[in-house]
Amino acid sequence: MPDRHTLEETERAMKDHVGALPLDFAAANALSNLFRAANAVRSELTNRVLRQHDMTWTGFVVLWVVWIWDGMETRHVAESADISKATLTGVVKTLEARGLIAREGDDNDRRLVRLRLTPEGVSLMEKLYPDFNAVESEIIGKLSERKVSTFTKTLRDVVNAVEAQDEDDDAS
Amino acid sequence: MPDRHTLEETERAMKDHVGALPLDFAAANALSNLFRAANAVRSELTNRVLRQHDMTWTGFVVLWVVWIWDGMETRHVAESADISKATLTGVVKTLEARGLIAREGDDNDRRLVRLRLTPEGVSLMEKLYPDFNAVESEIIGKLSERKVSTFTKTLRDVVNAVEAQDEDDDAS
DNA sequence: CGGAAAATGTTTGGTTCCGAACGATCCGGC
DNA sequence: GCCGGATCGTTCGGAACCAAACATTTTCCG
Repeated sequence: MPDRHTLEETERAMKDHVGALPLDFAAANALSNLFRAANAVRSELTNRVLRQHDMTWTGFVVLWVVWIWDGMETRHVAESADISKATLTGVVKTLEARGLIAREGDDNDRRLVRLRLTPEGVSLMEKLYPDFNAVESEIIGKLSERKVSTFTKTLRDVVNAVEAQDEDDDAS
Repeated sequence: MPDRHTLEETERAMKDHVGALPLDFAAANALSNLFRAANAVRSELTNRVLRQHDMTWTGFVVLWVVWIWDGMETRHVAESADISKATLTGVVKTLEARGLIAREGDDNDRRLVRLRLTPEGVSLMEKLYPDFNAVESEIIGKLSERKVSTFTKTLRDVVNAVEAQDEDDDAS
């Protein structure tokens, strides 16, 4: 157990602090577990797979995106990796210094920068990704196929709920 | 859609790169959506609730834990907030400088440091948390009660799967 | 008692992280 | 052509993030 208190204890302690206000405890509990799960999986994969290759989580994600979509423009890489353009600039600088990735200008539109893996980057990913996916499979494999499907669908529902809300904000 | 490619396109592109190796695509997809959902919810809550109070995600989480469990020792706060002790030291320094939290030594064991909210910290949380929970409720509220329950349970399963794996590693 | 081992929070060094401001480039209408 | 607005990647400043090394304090055991 990651925390030292049961759900019931936490719920009681919360009620003591917020008083009579109506709270959606189920929502808080669901999202709390969402973050806990994401953190747990992320550190498991970092410690068991990425660390041996001196690779950070974000560095790996960026490498993976560029591996799959060779020559992708930076802003799309940032979007796919779920990080800001500013963060990507720094991460690419790190990966470039290690000889794993290369920046490449676009002649038609000179504002653009395209990213490609170097041969070293490719061979690292060919070695690294199967290990990475094996651990992913090990973690998820304890759930039934049906549960995985439902789980994935609900996660997408959550993403869609957030994005729909953002669009409402834009319109108002 | 956060990325520019469909699941099918991505799957095909992956297979082109990993070749004949057997991959657990369902696991990769499930976990990819886990991170996407966690990131989406986190930035939504940060932008819509925390930003107005100039509060970071981690700062809020630490404040919340200490609010609920007054006088908790730092290592337990770090564990509950899912951050390292080193990170907590820095975050507490920031919150302390803003007069929201206070550090307090323990006379019985002088290695320990206990954390408490200042009156300003308490009044901030009393104002902030209901707003925070309202947005949480808005996001999760689009799912049926039954779905939320299943979802939460599966998230816990994932956490347990990771922790069980860690214990196996310890034993070996 | 006394000294080795364990536990606690902090410091150090280096990366990630983001919003905002910025220069460079492209596109639109005139 | 040309200039005002949009778009692109980078820079800047400040915070978060962690592993490893560290100093301090406590505990354990002979």
